[in-house]
Amino acid sequence: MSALSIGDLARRTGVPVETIRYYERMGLLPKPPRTEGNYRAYEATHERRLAFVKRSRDLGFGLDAIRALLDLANGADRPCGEVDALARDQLAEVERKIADLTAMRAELQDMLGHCRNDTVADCEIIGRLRGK
Amino acid sequence: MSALSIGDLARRTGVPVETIRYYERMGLLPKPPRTEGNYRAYEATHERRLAFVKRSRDLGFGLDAIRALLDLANGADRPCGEVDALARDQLAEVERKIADLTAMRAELQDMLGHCRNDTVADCEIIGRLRGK
DNA sequence: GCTTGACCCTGTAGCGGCTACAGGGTGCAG
DNA sequence: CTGCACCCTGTAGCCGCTACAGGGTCAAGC
Repeated sequence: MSALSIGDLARRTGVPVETIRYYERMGLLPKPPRTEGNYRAYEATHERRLAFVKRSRDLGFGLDAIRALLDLANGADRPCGEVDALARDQLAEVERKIADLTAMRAELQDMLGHCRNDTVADCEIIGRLRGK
Repeated sequence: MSALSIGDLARRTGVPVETIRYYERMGLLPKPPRTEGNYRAYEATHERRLAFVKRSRDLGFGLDAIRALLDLANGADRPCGEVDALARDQLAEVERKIADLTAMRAELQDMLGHCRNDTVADCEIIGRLRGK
């Protein structure tokens, strides 16, 4: 029915216009038909696909992984082991990052906890950055 | 005493050669004197400064913040309020990232927990990516 | 019918923080 | 004196956008 302009699609999905065009260039979204005036004219299928991409991005999947997920999502009767593997990889990656950041947080909190609001010369934070 | 080559410095600090040169270009490390053969010749001061940069990077500080920290670290009698503020900003940033990643982890774990190793058509993971 | 202003188009360059060449020079051991 | 490890500069690529510049389109209001 209703053809959506790229701006409409951006408003509906929360994905910026520039990013939508970027996803198209990267092959995540099909090239949509154009109006007479050469405007992109999207349909509901495009909106669903973009929403899929957005949700995947929100979970931290990279664009390569998303391309793979999109391909897998279109082969309905194949087993979902590959999907599972991609999700598991992504979970592992997220957990690794959380571990790194948690260590950073602990160190930063500890530094700040020891700060006596002194001069730089006896600053605990600077002292630790200089070499524990 | 001993002048270090860039490779020596890399081995001692764990910072790759290319990254050391990059830090120099970015103004985080002073341009070291050169040997006759135009090799960089580092001293202990350079090693300390690079170690400072590395520890800051390990805590997630950006290069701009590190430049500021290095400047502050050289003004020994000034109060360390600015240092404190930079560390607090960095802590806030780290906490924001942890929160984002923790939400991602929960969603990924939940998806994976519901996976029945079925076909893609009834795959919970794909289903949720399609739109909860 | 004409202007204004919001929207759209393409193409290119920039961000951060590296990393990876290419194409050369240096220095030391065998 | 030859080989090899190391060093040099300069440039391009990575990811996922984001921000232009320089133009075209379209609908509303006068």
